[in-house]
Amino acid sequence: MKMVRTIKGTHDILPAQSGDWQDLETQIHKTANLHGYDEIRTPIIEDAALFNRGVGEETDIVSKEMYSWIDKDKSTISLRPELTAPVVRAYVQHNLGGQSLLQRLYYIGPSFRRERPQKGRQRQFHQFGVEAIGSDNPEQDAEVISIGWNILNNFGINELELNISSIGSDDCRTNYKQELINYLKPFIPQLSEVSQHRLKHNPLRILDTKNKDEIKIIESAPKIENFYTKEDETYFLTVQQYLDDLEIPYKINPLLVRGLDYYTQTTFEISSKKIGAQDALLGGGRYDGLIKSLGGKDVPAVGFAAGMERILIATDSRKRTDKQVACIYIVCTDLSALGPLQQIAKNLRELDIKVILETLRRSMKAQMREANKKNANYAIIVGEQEAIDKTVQLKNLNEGKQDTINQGELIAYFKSLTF
RNA sequence: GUGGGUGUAGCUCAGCUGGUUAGAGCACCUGGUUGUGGCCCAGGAGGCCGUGGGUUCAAGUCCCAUCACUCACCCCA
Repeated sequence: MKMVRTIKGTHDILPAQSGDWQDLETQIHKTANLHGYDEIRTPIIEDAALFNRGVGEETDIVSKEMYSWIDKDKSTISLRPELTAPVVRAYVQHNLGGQSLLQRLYYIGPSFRRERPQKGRQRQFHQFGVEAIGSDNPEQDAEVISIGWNILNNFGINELELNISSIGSDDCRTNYKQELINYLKPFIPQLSEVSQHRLKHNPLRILDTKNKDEIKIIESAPKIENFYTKEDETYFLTVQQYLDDLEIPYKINPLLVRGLDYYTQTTFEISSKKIGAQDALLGGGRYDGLIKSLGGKDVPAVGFAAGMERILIATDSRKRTDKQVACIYIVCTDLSALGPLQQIAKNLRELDIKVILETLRRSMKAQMREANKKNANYAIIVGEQEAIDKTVQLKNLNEGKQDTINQGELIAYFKSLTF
């Protein structure tokens, strides 16, 4: 019989790793809450139209990476490739804007994209992110950026680099796009096939090219900052001012172009040099037009998404602060004592003490080895004699000392004890 | 979609120019005398050497195919 295994690009998170995940999740919940953000959870499957309209048909994500299928009722369903569109959908659907002018939301969960897997890239991967929906002021951008920065920083990732840019207002971008196209037209024969296609559909993306010849051409292309309106410029400078106030270091990178259609004004990305080619840990920006385009009111918003697998890769060498929980292993070689020991185990657990009770009926030596392997602080040992006497041998496994205690006195003993 | 690398025990790997019953470390199990862990010692279990075909007296080792994993490109978290 052939073994069934995880499908390409998906991974099990095994017990040896799940503690790291829990730590990261704890850090996310904590930092987001400290900034006044509340969690939102949305379905993993959505109407495909949400992403076609929200993320954009021309993006790689939707045009070639999205898992979609036609359901039994002929509707087209997609596994979500990202969470901003779903969160906005929920905001619009439940009219969250009606409850308060500003919604500060965060999320954690899996996303799906059908790509060739490599280091830091999977077909099922986990993202967390925040979305601040309602404010069009630069302090909101700075707040969102700082949450991302703080989570990564608090989690102990070194060599973080924050790049920021602004792609300006709609007017600015329209003018700039036209100028860029005019500039690039004479170079069309020298452009790659992909870039030629982009020239028609999404010329800004050409700025992000990795092709050496194209990089040279781009170097003397018109710069977007020359097309900012007065307001765009002030806005971007104010975001920078607040980042300075928050003591968050950043680099201005005008070539930072994000591959999703919905961004406006501020865009940003945090990366780490430590993790291979896929070095973006977190990316986001302002998306003032998205809510309206998904059927809501004309509400401004800003947010980011971060890749949890990549963060964990970047923290590989991190020292986990092992919060050793109190643990007792119950060693029993006399079945007649098992009933009373069940009772004792239950009572100890009610004191928030981790209790593991042998269920393999192994030899005493094997059970003691197991207790050691589980890092138990104490072993409660009951053999033939103790079963008769209604006592236990209580062994402190750190010190190696052992005492006889009446079964009836055990709970009181542990109540008075601090681990 | 395109290109490179790698497939030997649960894990990390060794196996020279093809030559007997395929090895190590870690992990696992059992012991080291009366019912007690860690350290140490002894023993044990565990591999159709990714799969299929070919060359050969002989293939883990050479050739071909195939699959899987992995890294990178594109793009993204």
